[in-house]
Amino acid sequence: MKITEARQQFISQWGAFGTHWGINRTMAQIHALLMVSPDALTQDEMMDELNISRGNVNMNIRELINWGLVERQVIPGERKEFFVAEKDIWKVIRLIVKERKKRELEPMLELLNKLEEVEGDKKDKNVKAFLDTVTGIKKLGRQADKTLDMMVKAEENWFVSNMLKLFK
Amino acid sequence: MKITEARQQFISQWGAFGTHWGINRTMAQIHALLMVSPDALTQDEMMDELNISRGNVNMNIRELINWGLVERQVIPGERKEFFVAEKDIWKVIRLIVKERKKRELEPMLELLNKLEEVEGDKKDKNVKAFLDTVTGIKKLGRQADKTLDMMVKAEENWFVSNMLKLFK
DNA sequence: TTGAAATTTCAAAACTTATTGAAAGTTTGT
DNA sequence: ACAAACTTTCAATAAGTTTTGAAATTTCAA
Repeated sequence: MKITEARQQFISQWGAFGTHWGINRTMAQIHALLMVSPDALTQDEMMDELNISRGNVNMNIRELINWGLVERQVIPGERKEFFVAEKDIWKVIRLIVKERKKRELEPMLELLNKLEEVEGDKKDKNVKAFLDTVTGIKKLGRQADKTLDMMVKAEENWFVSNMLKLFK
Repeated sequence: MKITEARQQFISQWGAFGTHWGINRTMAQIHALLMVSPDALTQDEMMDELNISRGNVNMNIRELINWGLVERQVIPGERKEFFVAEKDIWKVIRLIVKERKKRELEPMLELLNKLEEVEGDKKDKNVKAFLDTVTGIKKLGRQADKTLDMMVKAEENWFVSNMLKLFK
């Protein structure tokens, strides 16, 4: 397989992958393109390579910057802005985990705390089933929260090596 | 807060949560409803509680059964079918991980293997950047694959207790 | 300052995904 | 064998999401 075809396949598959994980296709494709590009790219280059509009590139680049996955780079003497992606895949994962934890896990845990204070007789089987479920999810959620915090703070090798020790 | 309101909030939030994880809102809501219901429910009861059509309930129930998250229950003397959800949250997570691993991680790893065999001079910086990225993701992906396999096979307490030991 | 180059915005259009509901199919009791 | 009860299917439609592209805004070298 030629490099150009391989790059295209990679970008396309990373895009599809993203859609399964709540990241929009274009955002994931831009990220993929930047990951396999040795040099920083401009918005125009991305428009060209991915066949998407200027507005689309701009909005998704901004979102990638919010997530910490892409950085703006100013090259002296150049009017245009250049962009580079974080290429260390472990850092990428940590950034994504951090962001999604904040957006999804934390609000869920807050709600579960409120819901645990539901009024009503614990002998009522509806109340009991409800509390059992909520409590179970809360326990798991808190565990996940702690675990992910550790992961986010950990250095790559520490995490990998612990995982290897535990699971080999 | 009254139990009915608490249930509603839980169902609605679990639905929203699902959409961030590639599971459709209704499927997640049906699952939530079944998790907090002490008894098995019929399709008609779900239509009522969630205000959705018969077809919608039916399709999503079928999908939940495919994932192993819900079971059909036949009650002697009853013409209708009843449904119950898996309520052990760790089993739920394991079933979801198993399914998504198969649907997403495994195809990705297959592609990466193919892409690693790209032709071209490794001195070419494009080829080099490409291979570095692909190899990095493959390593991470293989690690995740192993880890998730272990998790899927593990008994609840084994996994929880190991996690606790490692991360407390 | 000025104005050409570049970036950003956002309403409308295109596309994708989910839902409905009525018709077709299946099951079960008599 | 029939028909009532129940389940399944799927084409049409609705809802939701992403993308476009042109206009507005910003930037910066001269």
